[in-house]
Amino acid sequence: MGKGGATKDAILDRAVRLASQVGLSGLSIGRLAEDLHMSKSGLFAHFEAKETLQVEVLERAAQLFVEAVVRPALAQPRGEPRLRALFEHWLCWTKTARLPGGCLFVAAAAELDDRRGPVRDRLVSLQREWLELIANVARTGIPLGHFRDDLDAQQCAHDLYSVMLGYHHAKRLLRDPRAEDRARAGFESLLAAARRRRRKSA
Amino acid sequence: MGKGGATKDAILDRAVRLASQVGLSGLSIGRLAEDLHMSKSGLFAHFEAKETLQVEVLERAAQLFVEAVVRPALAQPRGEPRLRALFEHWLCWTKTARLPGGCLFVAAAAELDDRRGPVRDRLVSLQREWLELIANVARTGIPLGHFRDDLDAQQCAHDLYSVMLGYHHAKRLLRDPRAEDRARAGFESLLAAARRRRRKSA
DNA sequence: GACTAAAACGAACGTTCGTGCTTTTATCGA
DNA sequence: TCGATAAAAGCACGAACGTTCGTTTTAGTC
Repeated sequence: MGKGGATKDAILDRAVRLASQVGLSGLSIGRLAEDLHMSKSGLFAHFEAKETLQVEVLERAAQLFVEAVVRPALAQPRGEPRLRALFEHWLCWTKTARLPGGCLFVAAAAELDDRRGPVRDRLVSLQREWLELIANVARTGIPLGHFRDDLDAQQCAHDLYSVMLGYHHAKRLLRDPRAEDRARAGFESLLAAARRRRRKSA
Repeated sequence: MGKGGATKDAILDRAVRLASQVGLSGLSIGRLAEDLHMSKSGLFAHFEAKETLQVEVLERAAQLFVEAVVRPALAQPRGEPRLRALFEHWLCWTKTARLPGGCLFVAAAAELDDRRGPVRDRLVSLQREWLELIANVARTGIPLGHFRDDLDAQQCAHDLYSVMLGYHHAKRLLRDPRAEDRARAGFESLLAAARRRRRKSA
């Protein structure tokens, strides 16, 4: 990697952190350049447009997420332990990845949810992949006897995501010191429901 | 209400809808004035600063929310029916209030979660009030025998909020046609857990 | 119809935004 | 060491931002 690549790397690194605080559209090239002691034009030359920068920021964030959450979880035994590891690492991934503004994806989801274009498209596909991964981990727990036979793995993934969204809201907006406990309680309820055989069907 | 009041009313009406799409900081006075066929300055004169406009938008949104969700729920019998009504009206409140960009509070929560100032402060207090109201409705169900004695009403409110955040994410970002079903399933699990006596304590 | 106060306007302020051009500086193989 | 090439800077652009100003239109009262 030449000097240009290294600079671009540094730019994206800073950009991810900045975007976690101010969002993808709040992310401004001028501010970013200032933070890095660069000129706007010198920084801009690494991207053909701001939209490209935004997409690459998402890409980089996904990379960090895989490293901080997915990889260590895959090192755990399949089924419940792996799902639990996913949850635990997910809980502290903004700490691991040093994102001062909380989860970038949550911020991006809120601001892109009714825009259109490549940035939104990329975010959606990333989120779908992530939900599918969770569902797969859950599904794997069924033949292992960790979870009941008729578990709806996609619903399970969705519910886990909901727990995390609630955690993020309580922690970052409300500054609730019990946020983590609340999330853990939610996760345990989820697990309990996933284990319990023959629940009432609607 | 004089003419000025009526105009301000129209401004806020439009502002709430616009903010639901572009967020509170994406809300621009120029754009808003254009939409209303007004001059920027004429519109601006109704507020002493943009921040004031933002706070008043929150205030108006809260008003709409009470009308669309809280009031009709309070018309239902206490306990579970009322909690259920809360949930059902919450599910479709963006439709009721004609917010084209989804829940304004969700958008605002994401963009204000690490800013500071009066806008954030107001949002936080509104959210706390809302969570407290949910918790109260849940708590009322205990002596009525709808819910178990040791139900943690605050956790219950938090969990319900999580379900709604998950719904919003699935519906608006992922455009998941099963979003509503997922939310309902989550809510029913919540109710089931709230009813069940003597769950394992951690 | 004249006087007043409220309401809306049009123009401009200084910034910041994203994005192009042109020029300078740094890097590296021959 | 030199020349080719890549990277960063400098400068400027048009547009949009929130905000302020002085003026004009409108509404209401005598």
